[in-house]
Amino acid sequence: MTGPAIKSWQAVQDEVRRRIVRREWKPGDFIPHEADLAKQFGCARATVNRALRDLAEEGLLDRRRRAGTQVALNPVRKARLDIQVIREEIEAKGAVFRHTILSRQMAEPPPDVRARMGTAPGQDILHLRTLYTADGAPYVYEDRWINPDAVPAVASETFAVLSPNEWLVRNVPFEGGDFTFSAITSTVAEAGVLSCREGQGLFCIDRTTRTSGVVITSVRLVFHPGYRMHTVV
Amino acid sequence: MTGPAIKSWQAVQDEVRRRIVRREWKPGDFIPHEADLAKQFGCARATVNRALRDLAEEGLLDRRRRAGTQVALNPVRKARLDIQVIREEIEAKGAVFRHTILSRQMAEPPPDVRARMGTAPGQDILHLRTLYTADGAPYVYEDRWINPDAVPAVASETFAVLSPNEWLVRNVPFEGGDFTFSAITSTVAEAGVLSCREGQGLFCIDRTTRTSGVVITSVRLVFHPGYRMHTVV
DNA sequence: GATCTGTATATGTCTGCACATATTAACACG
DNA sequence: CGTGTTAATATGTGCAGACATATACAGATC
Repeated sequence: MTGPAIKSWQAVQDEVRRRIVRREWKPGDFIPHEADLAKQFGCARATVNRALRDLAEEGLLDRRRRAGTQVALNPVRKARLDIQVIREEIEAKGAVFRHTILSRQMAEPPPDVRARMGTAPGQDILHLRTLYTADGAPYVYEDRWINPDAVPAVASETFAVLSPNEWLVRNVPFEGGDFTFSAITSTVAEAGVLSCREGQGLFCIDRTTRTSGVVITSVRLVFHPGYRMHTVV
Repeated sequence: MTGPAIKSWQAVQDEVRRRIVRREWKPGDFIPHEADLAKQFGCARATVNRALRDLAEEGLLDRRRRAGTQVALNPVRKARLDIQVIREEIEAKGAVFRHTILSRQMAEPPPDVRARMGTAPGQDILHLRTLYTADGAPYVYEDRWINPDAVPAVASETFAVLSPNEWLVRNVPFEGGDFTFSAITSTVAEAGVLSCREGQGLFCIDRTTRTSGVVITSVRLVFHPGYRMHTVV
């Protein structure tokens, strides 16, 4: 330990990050082990551990028991997307949010949705088509399928007050799911709903939500032309 | 503490998550404080802290000093995207990766890029257009601008061995940046490079990378039709 | 040489304690 | 009554020590 003691885990993290960025520790290098660093920095091993653990989670370090800690060769940047309720996203931009239920019926989902949701052929589930607007302009078109077995309460819900999106978040316990982001070429129907040209490229999120293995809902969000999803690393 | 002791932070986290999902603790409710939970679970407070801290980071809990911990009303799902080097993404699919430099020249970037990179009007910087292929099929088209002031070594680099993407990751220390995901409607040029129809919707990532405030590179990736970016929460 | 096994080692986690810090609630005071 | 001060409290962080666990490496065995 030459300089002043680096005692907080944040300070340790900053210092380690600095050494990596300055190439004092190069990609692939093994860095000193925790006990060493703790002595260098004049802090406890737990503090070093906290700092390095976070950096490993970030993808900047690779850690293996017994082997040690090395600077990642190809740091996979882990971009964090905050997926919030659509209403909040729109209102955060200072626009007026509104949602309109375009259709609501029981139907058999198409094969791809059936596969994702694991429903039987011929089984009808709830199908909702909703348009969300910002200051009256179409913002996103939602095509959603809901498993009524997992959410019996949907049967008597009109989604007049809360949008399907927000109603589900509030009323259904959910644990996880998966997201797929893609671009689609708009069909006539989508162009009509979002009032844009047919054949326009549109940003699209497919999302399936589960709780303890049971699929609750599967939804496709098709955004208005020019929509951008942004994140800072 | 009624049942068996819950001593690992994972177990504590699972149990808390279970209580939230089962609505034993409802959105907005304050949950018992750390010391209480530690006594209930028969473990140390630090263990409970670790578990709850992670859940808060995930967006499932809101924590404030003195006030306590409450279940989040609108849990913002934090999807984590792993952005890896394109070569690895392609090879992970079992395909053969190849990259081709389409063009390489010094030029003045268009206004939007100039704004992102903060270069002066009239100032020329390095412009690279690269095609990445998987098993010979166009995978992604990269339109990249590099700031030679921040990366002097690019002047003598042909990118024959390592692609611009990978070369930069390996050779330039970088700290952060921002990502924008969107859908574009392909122009004739893009359609030609990616050998798809004009007017097709294409998935697009704009990415700007910085180190200590200085912009290193700004890049647009335009993916082949049908490309999907996937993540599990 | 190939394979199995044991051991040393670095990270992973837990504990009990202490103090720091933010924030609320109660209280005193003009 | 409003305002500023103070105390109480829940989370945030740090420390030293201990044990758990994965695993690279060496040495034993076939």
